Parts: sequence; C-alpha cells; structure tokens
Amino acid sequence: MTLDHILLGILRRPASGYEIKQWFENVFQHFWNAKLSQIYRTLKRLEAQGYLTSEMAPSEQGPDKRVYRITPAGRARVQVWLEQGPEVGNDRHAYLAQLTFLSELKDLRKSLEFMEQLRTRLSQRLAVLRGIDAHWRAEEPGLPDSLDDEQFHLYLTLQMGLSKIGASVKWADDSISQLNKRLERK
Amino acid sequence: MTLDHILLGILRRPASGYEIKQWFENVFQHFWNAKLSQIYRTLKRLEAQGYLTSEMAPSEQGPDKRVYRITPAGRARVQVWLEQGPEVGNDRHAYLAQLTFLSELKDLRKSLEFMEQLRTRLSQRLAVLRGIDAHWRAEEPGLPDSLDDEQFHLYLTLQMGLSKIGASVKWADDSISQLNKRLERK
DNA sequence: GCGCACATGTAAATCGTTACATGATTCG
DNA sequence: CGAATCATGTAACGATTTACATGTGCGC
Repeated sequence: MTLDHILLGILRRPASGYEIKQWFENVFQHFWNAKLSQIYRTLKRLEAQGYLTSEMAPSEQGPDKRVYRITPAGRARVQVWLEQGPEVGNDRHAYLAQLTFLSELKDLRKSLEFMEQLRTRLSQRLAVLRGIDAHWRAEEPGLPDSLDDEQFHLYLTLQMGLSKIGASVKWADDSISQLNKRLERK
Repeated sequence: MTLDHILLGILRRPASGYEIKQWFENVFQHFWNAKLSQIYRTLKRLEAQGYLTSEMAPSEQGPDKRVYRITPAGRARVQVWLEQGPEVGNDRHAYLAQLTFLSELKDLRKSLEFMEQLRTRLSQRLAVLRGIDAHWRAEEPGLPDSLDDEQFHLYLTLQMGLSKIGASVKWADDSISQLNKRLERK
C-alpha cells in the first residue's frame, strides 16, 4: 500500500498523474518507480475512497489535465504513515540471486564477466546520482545548511542513494579482484 | 519471473517447498523474500510447465513431504538466466519515501526520532549479517581462498549485504548528526 | 497435553508490468 | 510535416500478500 502513501505525499501540492510521474523520474528514481498506468489507476481508486478530489484544468503546455487535490482524510492517512516509524526490509536484488547460482556455470570467467557488467551498470547509476548532487551543489553553495527543511529531507534521501550505490560499486570492485585472484590460482 | 529462476536455482539439489523456504530465510534473507504460499503455488506451476517433477517422500522430522527435482528443461532455463547478464534496478525503499515527506510534520524532532528508529533497525540487520559472517570465519579460517566455488559465490553475496547495510548505517549516523545541527541552529 | 517445528496447500485481494489505444501542442 | 513532449486512460496477465485451513511428530 505504500504507493498510496507516496501519491498522497506528493499531492500535498495539487498535481496531475503525468506530473506525479515526473516526481518518480526526478526524485524517487533511485528507490522507487511506478508506471503511469499504475499511477492513473491508483489515483482513481484513491479518489473513490475519498482521499482525493479532482477536476479538469487547462495545461500550460499541451492538452487539458486532471488535477488531483488531497482531502482531509488523505492528509490524515499520510500523517499516520509518517508517524508509524520506518518500514524496513524488502530489498529485492535479482542480480544477487543470479550471482548465487552463477557457480552452476562452473566457469569463473563467466562469473567475472558477470561482475564486470554489473560493475558497469552500478557505476552508471552512481554517475547519474553524482550528477544530480553536483547540480545541487552548484546551485546551493552553502549545502546543506542553506536548504529549507523540505529540500533538506530530499537531500538526505539523495545522500542515501549515493552512499548505497557507492558501497555497491566498491563491493563489485572487490569481488572482481577476488575473482581474479581465484582464477590465477588455477 | 525471477522467483521462477530462484526456485529452479535452489533445486539444483532436490528439495521440498518447506526446505526452499529455509533458503529464503537463511541465505536470501538480505535481498529476497518469498512467502510459503507463493512458493507452493509457483512450484506447482513450474511442474505443470515441465521444469520440475515431484514425488512424496518421508521426512526425517515430521510428516511426508513433496520433493521436487529439476528437469533438463529446467536446467536449461536457469542457464539462460545466468548467461543473460545482471538484472539491475528495482530497489524499493519505503522508508526513503517516508523520509521525503517527513518534512510535512514540520517538526525536526520527529524526523530525528524517525532516523534514530531507522538507525536501530538497520543496525540490527547489520548485526545479523555480521553474525553470519563471524560464524563463517570461525569455521573457515582461510577465507575466502579455502572456499569451494559454490560457497565463494554465496560469500560474495553476503559481502554485498554487509557492505550495503554498513553504508546505510553510516548514512543514518550522518543524517542524525546533520539533523542535530539543524535543530541547534533554531 | 501443549507448544513448536515440520509440512502442504487454497482463496481473495491487491500490486505491478506490458500491451493497447488515443489525442493535443510545440518546436524545428 | 514529423518528432518529442504532454496528456489520459483500459485490458490482460502475472506477481505478491494476507487470511484461511489442515494436519504430523517430537520434546517437555
């Protein structure tokens, strides 16, 4: 049900489904994603349940859009979610599952190749986050003190992405060098 | 469809649904989880699709169990999955979503409290992984060189967990100290 | 006898992805 | 006039969770 809460959270300021999708792409990119089709469906349900209202409005750029607004019931739901403490614990990493069984190929060179590909992909994601960070630092020299509280919270989530993906890349490097050692021993 | 592949991967050695669940709890704990109900249903489908066969067998401890065995078609499917390169990119962290909107409470002490709870939970997970690591080191002094290739791959996934959760705890500490600074400034 | 670990499933509901379907506006 | 971006949705399918439902074997 977390998608519900995220949509309600974004709608602390009115927005359309399409605009909400931008949030996922710009802000949540490194820790959550939702397809437009799912967003539209969920907004509709949330409105039927009384957490949102909506109305058509002209767009500055393009066709009319349906703008959603949160109701008091919606605000209350976000509040409960925020006060209930952190939800930890459903990471899902398909590549770690693959790595577990990669020994089945009985060929360490294949494992090495896999890890090198993985390292590349992880570095690319790291580069994206670093770009966002750099952009932010360029615009706000006094970081993080100069940020208002809302931006500061956003900034903390970005730091998390940076620190986690940074650790992953280090791990990949380390694994690659251990694999190389193992290959030399044979 | 990754669950399919994981089940087939585990079944490189015959096992029952209940035993597979132990794998998720012991080995995959830090990066994947599946409920028993889902495992049973998926095994059934995989058998119908010809990737598995099964037969009832007596248990050492408890009632009879249904033991699944992988077929050549199943092995081929795992092979394809392993050779296709790493699947990266759907981390989902509910707590980062919560943190994003925590500014709505307009009370940095609430944010601080949240981060402290989060830090506690993350440390607990780290402690579990460290325990597994310590146990491993105690039994295998020459780590990682003394491991066979299968264990070595497993060991790499554990290192990943250690490194990622370690980074998360560091990030939480850092965030807490930044929040404290911010609180003092007011 | 009670509780725990062992063992297997079904049903209902929701979540999430992929494919399909349509159309307006803007910029080059 | 074509491509990109803006904009909204439906349908079908598969993945996942939660609740329900049942029963064995062992140790205290």
